[in-house]
Amino acid sequence: MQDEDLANVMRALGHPVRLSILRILAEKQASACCCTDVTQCLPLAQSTVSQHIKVLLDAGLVEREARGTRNCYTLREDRLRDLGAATSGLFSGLVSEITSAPVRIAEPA
Amino acid sequence: MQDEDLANVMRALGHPVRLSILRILAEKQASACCCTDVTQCLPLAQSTVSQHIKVLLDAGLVEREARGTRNCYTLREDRLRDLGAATSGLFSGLVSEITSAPVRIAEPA
DNA sequence: TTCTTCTATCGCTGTTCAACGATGAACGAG
DNA sequence: CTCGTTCATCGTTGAACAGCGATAGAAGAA
Repeated sequence: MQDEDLANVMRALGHPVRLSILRILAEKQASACCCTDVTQCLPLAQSTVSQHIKVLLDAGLVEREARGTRNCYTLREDRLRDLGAATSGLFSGLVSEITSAPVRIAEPA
Repeated sequence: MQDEDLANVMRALGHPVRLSILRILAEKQASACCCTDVTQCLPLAQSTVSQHIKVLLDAGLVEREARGTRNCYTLREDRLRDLGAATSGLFSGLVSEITSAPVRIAEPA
């Protein structure tokens, strides 16, 4: 993942409401969560929530599936894994260059 | 790490120039990197670079050490580790709630 | 058909960000 | 002391963001 993309995703995650939305989607993953469902969990207007979801969509963290009159949103598990790998790679890369030691990857709790 | 703090740090990382600065600091860690050193690696004005460094300082990702007439910046290794743990916890938390049953992960405070 | 629900998008406002040049403070060298 | 260097900060500009209400389109219900 390039720095440019990584920065984009980080920025998408750089808002507490969007982190909340991700958690809400994760919780309700079974029950096909739509925009109004998310809105009811948050003290924000529907249009605002829709905007935040769009940011997550554009960042590729969330997927939309039209289901009748409503849109169901789901987390993109593959992208979350990629992102986890990219960030841990970033951090361990930075840290390993500090200690000037050969690359340490695994870190048991 | 709270969502609020996590979002703050993410936002600090949500700019490609700031990712570059972190990498530059990691590279030159041995040779006590100051603001002009960083500026020379980037196509930006000194004031702009200083601003970006300030963002990283405020996010706690970087440390300042006055050394005569210049300021040396170093990565905060402890915070990077914390952040790595927090993000991997976030992602694995989201993913695990998708794939499996409600495994509630307590926050390590 | 008409009505209702859901939702993305538009328009707007106020705030924050990104980038720059200029400036002044701090400090070492001379 | 005076000069040069370093750097944070100020002031400004234009762009992007965050939030809201209003609205229109799509689709199911009546």
